Amino acid sequence: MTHGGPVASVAVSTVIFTLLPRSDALHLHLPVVRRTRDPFDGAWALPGGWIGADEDLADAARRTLVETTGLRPSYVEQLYTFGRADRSPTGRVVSVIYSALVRSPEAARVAEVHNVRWVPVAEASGLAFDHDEVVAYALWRLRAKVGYAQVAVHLLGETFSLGQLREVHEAVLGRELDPANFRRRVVASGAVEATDEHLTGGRHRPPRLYRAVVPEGAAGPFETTAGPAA
Amino acid sequence: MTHGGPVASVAVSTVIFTLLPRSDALHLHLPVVRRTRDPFDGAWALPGGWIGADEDLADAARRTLVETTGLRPSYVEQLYTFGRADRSPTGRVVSVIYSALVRSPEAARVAEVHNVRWVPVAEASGLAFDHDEVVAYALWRLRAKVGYAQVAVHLLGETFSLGQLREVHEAVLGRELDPANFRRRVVASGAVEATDEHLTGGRHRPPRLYRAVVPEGAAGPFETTAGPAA
DNA sequence: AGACGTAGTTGTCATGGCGACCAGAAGCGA
DNA sequence: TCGCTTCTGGTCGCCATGACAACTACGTCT
Repeated sequence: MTHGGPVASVAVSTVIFTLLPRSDALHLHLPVVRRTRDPFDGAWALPGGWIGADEDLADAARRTLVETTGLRPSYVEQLYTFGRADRSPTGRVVSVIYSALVRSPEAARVAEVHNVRWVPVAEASGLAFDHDEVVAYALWRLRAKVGYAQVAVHLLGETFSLGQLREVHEAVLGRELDPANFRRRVVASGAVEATDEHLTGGRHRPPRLYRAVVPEGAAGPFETTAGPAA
Repeated sequence: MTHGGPVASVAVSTVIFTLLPRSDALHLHLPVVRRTRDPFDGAWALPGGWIGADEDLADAARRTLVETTGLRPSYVEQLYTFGRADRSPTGRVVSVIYSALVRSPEAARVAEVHNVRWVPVAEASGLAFDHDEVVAYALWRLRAKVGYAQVAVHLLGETFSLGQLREVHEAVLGRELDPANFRRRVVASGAVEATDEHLTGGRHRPPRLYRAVVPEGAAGPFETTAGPAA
């Protein structure tokens, strides 16, 4: 009946999305890490690691992210927990998967780190463990969430034009959006507020800059949003 | 860096919803179990237990559910994983929470079990650990999900009238729905298909019986739906 | 048997969100 | 100055949804 006692190792892994320019437009990318030991030695996998003895799960996700890739995400959210008994040949492992977003400038830092590679989401396959499925699920959920929650702002800076925000949505959804309709939808939702600033230096009419509105009483009580990198 | 090794006990707990008549209409209830040891000895808590060494997480949820309440759910879905380091005074515990639905006839079996009590969701408070929050989150998610997925059918039998299905939705959402509009929405969604049968024996016009349509390519790849109780 | 009450079912209409598309505004570069 | 591009606001039509009226079909009551 009652089992009790430590029976499993608990690990966290994170699917991190960011936007990187590719050919003409921005595309969603995620970092993968080359494994340096069994199982799946040499294969690419999601960054992650074991939880510390006195460490919260989300903290462990952030820490392992920094250790393996150097990235500090602007948004972290729990995705799913995997616990199939046969997941790993080296003993019982329960993996808590997190989903995260990083801003593009932060993403550039990874270039210096060895054994880490950015891959476009469309080409992310052949990963270790069941990470292919995990990525597919995280992507599905991000696309769904972008429709009703303002998660996209975590891929941008403090202020942004609605054109930039639209670019982000287009990259996440993988299709183009009508600028006029997008503007109406976003403004009406109250998720952004206009500033008095305009973005100058562009080649055409300078767009007004907007700022994200704090969500207030959000949906799920357990979403964790990290502050910007210190 | 690498910690490794078993550092945590992994438990599962389940929020189970069912419909029970209360005063005039159906109301959402959930079972709580009286704890018989520390921590929180004597307090009411969600049913759960430790995972087995070779047991999948969802299987552990079903097993502990049977052991503590005798219930076999018709629908099981992973909800969230809690892992705050200070959750339990007796050592590091990571709790994977599941959400489940049971049909009303099955729910009646619990009456025979000691130390288990049905409480209306509106009165579920003062539970052990952080279970109050867990229940609130599960309820929020069930209400959200009933809007876009046909989870409500898992609270009914093989066939049902649209009036019965509407009652379920009303009980979950806590408000009345227009019968005509509800019918159109559900039929148009393709989530149910009409049978040739009609429900006789009622006091009024016999309603047509419907059957739930299998969801086919569902949303999340990791939703687990249990078969009906054997 | 016939009237009546109630839930099931169909129909109508107004509203609002959203996509397609048009048009003016505003800056830069040639 | 002209032309190009993007920003920004406007119009139109479609469709989903909610409010509500009306009809149907059965059990029940007299």
